[in-house]
Amino acid sequence: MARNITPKDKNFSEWYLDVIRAAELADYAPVRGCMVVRPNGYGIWENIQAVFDRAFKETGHVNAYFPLLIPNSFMEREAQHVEGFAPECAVVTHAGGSELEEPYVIRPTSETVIGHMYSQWVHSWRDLPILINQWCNVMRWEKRPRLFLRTSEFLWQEGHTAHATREEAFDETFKMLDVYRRIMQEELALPVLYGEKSENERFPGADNTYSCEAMMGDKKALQAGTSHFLGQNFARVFDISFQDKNGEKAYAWTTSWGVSTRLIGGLVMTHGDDDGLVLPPRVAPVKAVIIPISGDEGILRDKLEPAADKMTGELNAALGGICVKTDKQYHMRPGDRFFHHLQRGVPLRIEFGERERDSGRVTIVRRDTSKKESVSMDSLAGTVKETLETMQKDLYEKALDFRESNTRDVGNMEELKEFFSPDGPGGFARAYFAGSPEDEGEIKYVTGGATIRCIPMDDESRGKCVYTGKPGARRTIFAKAY
RNA sequence: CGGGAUGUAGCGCAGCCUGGCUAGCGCACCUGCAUGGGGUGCAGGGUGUCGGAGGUUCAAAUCCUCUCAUCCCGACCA
Repeated sequence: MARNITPKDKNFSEWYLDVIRAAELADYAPVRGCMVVRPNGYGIWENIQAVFDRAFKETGHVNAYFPLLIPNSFMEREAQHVEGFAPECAVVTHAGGSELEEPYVIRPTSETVIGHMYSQWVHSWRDLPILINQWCNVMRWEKRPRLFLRTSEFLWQEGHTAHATREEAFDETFKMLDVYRRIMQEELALPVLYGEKSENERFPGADNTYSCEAMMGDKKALQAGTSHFLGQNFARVFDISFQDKNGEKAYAWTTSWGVSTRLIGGLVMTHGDDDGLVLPPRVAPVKAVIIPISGDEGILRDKLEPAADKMTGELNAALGGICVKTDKQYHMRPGDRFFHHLQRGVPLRIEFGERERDSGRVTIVRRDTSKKESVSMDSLAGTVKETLETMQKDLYEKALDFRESNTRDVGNMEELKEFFSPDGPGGFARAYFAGSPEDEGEIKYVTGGATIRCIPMDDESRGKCVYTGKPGARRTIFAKAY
C-alpha cells in the first residue's frame, strides 16, 4: 500500500491529486488555474495525440494551425456562442506598450476565426468539404480548476469541417463521434456511452451536440469528447457561402469536434488504484521496465546490465518503439525500484536477477493484478506482447463491469432522488425523459446535481417519462458529472 | 464566484486559543556499516524566508487586514 497516496474511498479528490503528484504527471503553474504538464504526463498526451491523429487522417482530415488571438468582434457575431463563452474568456487589451483598438480574445475554441477563413476559401460546391483539424491550446477561465479536468489553459484538438449538405455534415458529426468512441475504448480502455446531449448541455452555437461519456472511479460521469452539428449558424454569420450545382447561393453546413488533455484525467480516474497510476499499455509511454537485481554490484554492471539492455533492445524492436526501458537506479533497493515504476503506472515490470540469468528466465509482473509469471527469455517478446494485450482488454473489461454494476434503471422521481441521495448508490441512472430544459433543471436541483449526460444512440427503447409521465420518451443517462 | 475548513522542512502533522529562549515531531533526505526479489536495520547528520503581502507590538507561526492555493458544499464548464 502506498504511503503517499490518500486511499480512493477515503477522499477521491485527494486521491486523484496524490496520484498525479506521485506519478509526476503535472504540477501547478505560477498562473492561476494553469498547470505544467510534466514529461510523464506529456508522454501520455503524445500517445493519445498519435492514435487520434492517425484516425483523423484515415478519415480524410488534414492538420492546420489558426491564430491564438481572436478579434473580439468575431466572438460577438454568433449570439449563443458569445453568451456561452464570454464569461470565461481571457482578453488581451494591451500590446506593444499601448491599448489595442480592438481587444483580442484568447481562443476558448476556434469556430469563429476558422469560420472567417473558411468564408474566404469556399466559393464553389467544388471547394467542399473542408476537413481540417488543429492541435493547439485554448483558454477558458474556469472558476474551479482541477488538474487535467478543468484548467484555465488546456491542450486539445479541434476538428472543423464544412460541407455542402446537411446530410453530409450530420454524417461527419456521427463519424467523428464514432472515431472518438472507438479510440477511447480500444486505445484508452475507457468504456463510453455515446449519444446526443440535452438542450441544456449543448455547445453554444450548435444545433446538436453529441458526446462520449465515461464513468470515473467515484461513479461520476466525465464528458470525454464532443462532436457538434453546427447547422448553418456559423456559416451564416461568417458568410461561408458558395454556388451550388444549380448556380444558387447556399450556406455551408459545419461541424466541430474535440478531445482534450482531460482524457488524461479520465485515464487516472478510471484505471488508477490506491498504489497510484495504472496505464493501459497502448497509451503508456513506458510499457515495460526491465529491472536488473543483484546484491553484487560487479555482477549487476558487468553481467546483468548488458543482458538487460539486450532484452530491452529486442523488446523495443518487437513492440515497434522506444517503450521499454532498463532500470539502472542501482542506488535504490529493489523494493523502492519496483515501487517507483508501480506508482508511475508502468504496465509491466520485468525482474532480472541472478536467479533468472542462471535459469534463462525472467519474472514479469503486471501492474494491475500484481500477478507474477516466470517466462523463458527466448519467448520474452511474444509473452510481453501478449500480456500487454491481455492487460489492455482486462482494464477495459474491469472498467466496463464497474460502470455496468453502477448503472440502474430508474422508473420514477422518487427512485431517481433516492438513487442520487447522499445515502443512495449513485452512478448512472437510466431513465426515460421527455421533459423540458426547465424540467431537467428541476431534476438537477432535487437530485443534488444529476443531469442528462447523453441520450444513448444505440438505445432505441421508448418508455414513460420519469418527470412528466408522458409515454414514448427516449431513454437517457442521468449522472453527476465533472 | 458564494458558504465552510485548511495552509508550519520533500510528505504527514504538533505548536496558534492565552504573542516571548535558538520553531518541534514522524516519514523522507545525506553519511557510514550491515542489507537487498513489494517501501530495510542501526548509528550519526542536514533541512524551514511558519503560503504571500501589509499592519498592530519592545517582540508575530501565534493577533488584525488583504491576497493566493487546496479540500468539502453550491453556481459555471472540455
